[in-house]
Amino acid sequence: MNLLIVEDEIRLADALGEIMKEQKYITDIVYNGTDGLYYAKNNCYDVIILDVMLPGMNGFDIVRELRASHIATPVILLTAKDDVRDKIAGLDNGADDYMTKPFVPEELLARIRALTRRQGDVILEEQNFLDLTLSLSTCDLICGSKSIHLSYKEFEIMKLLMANQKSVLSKDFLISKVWGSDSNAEDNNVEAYISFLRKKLAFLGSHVMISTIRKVGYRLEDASL
Amino acid sequence: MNLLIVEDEIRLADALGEIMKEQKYITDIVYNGTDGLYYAKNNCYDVIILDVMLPGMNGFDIVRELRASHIATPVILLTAKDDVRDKIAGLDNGADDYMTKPFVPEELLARIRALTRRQGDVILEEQNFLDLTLSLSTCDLICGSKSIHLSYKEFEIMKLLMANQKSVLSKDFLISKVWGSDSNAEDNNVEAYISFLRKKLAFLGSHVMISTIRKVGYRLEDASL
DNA sequence: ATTCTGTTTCAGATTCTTTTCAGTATGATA
DNA sequence: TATCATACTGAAAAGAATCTGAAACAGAAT
Repeated sequence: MNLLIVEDEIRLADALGEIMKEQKYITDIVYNGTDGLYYAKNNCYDVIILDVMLPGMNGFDIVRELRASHIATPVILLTAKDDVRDKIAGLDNGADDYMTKPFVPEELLARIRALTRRQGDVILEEQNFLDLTLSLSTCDLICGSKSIHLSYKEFEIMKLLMANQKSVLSKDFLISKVWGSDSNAEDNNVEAYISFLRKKLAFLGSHVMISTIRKVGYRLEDASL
Repeated sequence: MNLLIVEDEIRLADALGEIMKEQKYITDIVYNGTDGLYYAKNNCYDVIILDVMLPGMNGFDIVRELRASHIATPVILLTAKDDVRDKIAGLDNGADDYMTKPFVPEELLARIRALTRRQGDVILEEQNFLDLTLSLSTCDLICGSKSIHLSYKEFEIMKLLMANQKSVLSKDFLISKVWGSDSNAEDNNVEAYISFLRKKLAFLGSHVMISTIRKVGYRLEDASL
C-alpha cells in the first residue's frame, strides 16, 4: 500500500513515516503544500494524509484542487484546531476524514484501514454490490448462504459490472475487455453470457439484477427498487 | 438518499430524524440493536448511523454481522465514550467513521456527505431543464420522485431540446440530427415522437412543456408561466 | 475414448421501438 | 366563417434488438 504524508512539522512527519513503515506501507513524505499537490497529482496513492496548516498551500486548497482534477484518492486531514466549522469545511471540500492533533497513531492507522477497505479494486480479494460478493480469487459469486461458481467469461463480465456499478457498459466495451478488442465476438455472445449470469443471480436469490438499456448496454441495479 | 438511524436515546434519535428530514433524506429510525440489524440487512441504505451502546445488540456486533453478510453500506458509529481503543475497534470491525457524543449535527451531516460522495464516484452525466433531469447514461427522464425510460430516438430528441433551451428546433434539424441527414424520415415522424415525449412529460407531472411554433419548430418552455 | 466444462452458434420467441396511416384538431388567411 | 395547410394522436403494422433453450463444438481432465 502506498501513502503520501504532507506535514510541515518534520518530527511528526518522520514519526508517522516510521509508523507506516512498521505497517509495511510504502510512504512518501513531503513538507509543504506545493510539493504535496505535485506528488498527489503525479503518483498513485491509496491514501493521502494531509496537514491543514501548511506553508505554500493549505490542506483545504489541495483537496479541492485534487477533486477538481478528478483524483479520488482518499484524504485524511490533520489539524491542530478542533473547530467543528473547520471539520465541516474540510469534509465538504472533498476530504474523507478528519483528525485533530494530538492523536493516537493507532487511530490514524484504523482510519486508514477503514478508508482503504472500501476502495479496493486493486488489492482487494472481493468485489461487492448490495447483497452480492464476487470472490476474485475463486471466481465464486456469493449471496447470503448460497454461492455458485462462475466460468472465466462470466466472471470477467460480472467483475466489470461490479467495478462500474453506476455506469452502463456497452456490448462493445464488454467485448473489448473480455474477448479482446481484436476479437470477432458478436453481440449475441454478450447476450448469451448476460443470460447465464441472470440465471445464476436468480439461483442465488439476489436483490441484484442486470438491467438492459436498449441500444446502450447493461448495468447492475437493485431489483427491489 | 436513504438513511438508517439506530439509537436508543429516543430524543436524540428523533432529533436526528428531524435534521435528516430537513436535508430531504429519507430516514428509518429504530431504537434497539436487534431491529437495527434486521433493518440494515433487509433494506438498501446509503448510510447507517449506529449507536454503540444499544439494548439488544451493540453497534460493534451489528457492523461485524453486516460485513460478514457482505453488506458494504457505509456505517458511522456514535458513542458517548471517547476512548481511542473503542474507536479503533469500531473501525476495524468494519465501520467507516466514528463520532463521539456530544457532537454538532453539522459535522455528522458533513461526514455523511463525505461517505456518500465516495460511493457514487462515477460522476453521472446529466442534462437539466427546470424540474427535469435527463440521465445521459441510462436514457431516463426524471422529475421529482418519478422517472421514465426514453427510447433511443425519444432520448436524442429530448437531449437536443434540452441542450438548446432557448432556440426553436426545426423538424428538418431534428431529422438531420436524429435520423441522419440522408434519411427519408418525414415530418410526421418527428411529430409522432414529440407526441410520445409530451405523454411522458405529462406522466412525470413536469412543469416543462414542448411548445409548437407553427411552421418553425419546437422548443421547451415552462408551462407554469 | 469418454466425460466434463466452458464456449459458441443458431433459431424461435419475446419485447420494445419505430414507422405508418387515418382521422381529428388547430390555426392562419381570405 | 369557410377553407386550407399544418400539426396532433391513437392504433396497428413493421422492424429491431434482445433473450434464451438447445445443440454443436473445443479443449482439458479422467
